Amino acid sequence: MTSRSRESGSPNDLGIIAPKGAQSIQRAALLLRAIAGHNRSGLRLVDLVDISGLEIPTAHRILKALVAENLIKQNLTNRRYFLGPLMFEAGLAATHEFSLRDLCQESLQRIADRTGDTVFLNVRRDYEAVCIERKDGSYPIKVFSLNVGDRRPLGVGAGGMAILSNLRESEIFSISNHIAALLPRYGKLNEKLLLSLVKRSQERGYVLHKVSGLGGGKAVGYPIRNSSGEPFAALSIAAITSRMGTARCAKLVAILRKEALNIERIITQRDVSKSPVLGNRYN
Amino acid sequence: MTSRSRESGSPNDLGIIAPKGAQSIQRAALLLRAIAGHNRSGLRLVDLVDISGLEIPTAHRILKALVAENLIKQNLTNRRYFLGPLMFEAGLAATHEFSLRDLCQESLQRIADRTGDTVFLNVRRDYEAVCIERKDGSYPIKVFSLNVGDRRPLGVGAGGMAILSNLRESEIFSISNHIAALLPRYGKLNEKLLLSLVKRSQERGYVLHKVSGLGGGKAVGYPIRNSSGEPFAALSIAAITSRMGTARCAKLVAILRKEALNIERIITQRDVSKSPVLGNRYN
DNA sequence: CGATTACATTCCACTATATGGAAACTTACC
DNA sequence: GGTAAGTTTCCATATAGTGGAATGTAATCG
Repeated sequence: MTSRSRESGSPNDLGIIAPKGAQSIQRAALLLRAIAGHNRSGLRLVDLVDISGLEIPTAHRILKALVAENLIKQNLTNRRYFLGPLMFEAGLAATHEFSLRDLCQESLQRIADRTGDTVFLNVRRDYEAVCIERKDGSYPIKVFSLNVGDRRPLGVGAGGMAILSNLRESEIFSISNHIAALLPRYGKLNEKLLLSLVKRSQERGYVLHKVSGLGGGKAVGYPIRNSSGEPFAALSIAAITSRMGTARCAKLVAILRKEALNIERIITQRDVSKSPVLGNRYN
Repeated sequence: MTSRSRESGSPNDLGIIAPKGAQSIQRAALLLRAIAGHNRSGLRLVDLVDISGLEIPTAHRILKALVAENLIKQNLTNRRYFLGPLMFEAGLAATHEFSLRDLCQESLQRIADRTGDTVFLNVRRDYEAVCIERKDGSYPIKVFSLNVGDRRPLGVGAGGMAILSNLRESEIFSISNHIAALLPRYGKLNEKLLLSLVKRSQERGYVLHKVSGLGGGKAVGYPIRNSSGEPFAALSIAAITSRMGTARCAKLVAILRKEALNIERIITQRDVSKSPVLGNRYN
């Protein structure tokens, strides 16, 4: 339907240049990201067609190629696609370069211990927020709204909203415009509603979201900024609504803020001490 | 095994079908694997051209596309390519599916503790052996011939040779033929020499290899078999030559054999108890 | 249980996309 | 400052990728 806006070689609003002569790689990566973002349930061909906007035969052919390369695999009983062994192995190879997750371990554990609820560490990746770590507390009713590796458009979850709502106005519009088409997949979300949630979060100074999906659940989110002040990641806590009264929320936010600042301090120190080997250090 | 192979792409003999209409994805994956296999040093464009056999502009264009998709990144001071953040994040998402590494932790630790040397866990992936875990012992002179994530043609290292030399004759020839062109990159290896090393390993019942590269070092390797008896992974130990006399090697092999059997037992148990959700369970 | 629907896969004619030779550009190295 | 090694861009060409349509297959229903 909506033909992909692919001006050859022209930069889009986030400085991400779509190169010419790489259509199929772009498409393959699109499918790969979609699968990576739903890897515990896997995705069917139709799902991937829906998400990607590709034609059925095109998606199918690319998926077949990705399977042949071990980048994904297909469960032959339910036809669903999952990440493949090569992805796992390459992930191991890449681990040492991406240290944010490691650096946050103690913070996350402290939060989980202190609150009893489930904590998430999200990082921004272009228009998405990726969950890269989760720790659950001791409270017996868990709200596992996200699995490690899950990807959602920025602003959909509490963590993503914490990032989005702390960006520059112009970037917020650019992003919300970019992800608009995907929002209806999440609750009855749309661009207008998203922007109003952004505004509310900005006024409040933190994020308080209903957890989309079944049952009652709420989540609070707080951003983590890099040395330039840009929010590039976020902490969030999810719990059942009954544990998310106004007073307790304030307490949770205070804990998140404290640990976020803590992480920012650690990162800044390392940034200074460590030679800048590669472009962006923590993502 | 109906292989309907057109002239494009080489029809290979391992049942891995090269799909039609996916040339560029195949090539992208080739580059991705190469980078994943050398991710601590990174690779330059020329290296990748050399390894892949692609034309320079073709490789360059594909790499640019992969960078744009966050699958790889380029260090702009030395132009080298490394795995990108998406690869790391997807690796996290995939982790829960690939449990071999976890299952082997105790075994590897025991070996490292008992020997004081460096232990490696390798798994077979088509024509390559991938190092998915490493544990170093207490002995102060370390032989880190491999980093986690490194990939080499089957048979090049002790682990890979332990796998290769335990495969069916026909498969050995098929593989050695396939990787022949890549062998000169590793010491002064070639197909003939490789096959003679296979024979020697088969006669000995285990692998004893010189570690290619600088300085003196040797490694012993032993295969891990799945419930069908196929060697799909391997354990190996590397140390300086002076620690690799005949007597000690025999001792090391005994330790490896014991732990390999141990791992095989664990895997078989899980294979039985666990429902076969996805195709191949441990890789 | 045969009909209907949802989803997956294959076919193939067409053309937009990827290709690679050549050349320009940008460092690195005497 | 001149040569070489490596990187990046250009562009005419044909080949690899595309997608509409048809076929195959597995669930769902009346």
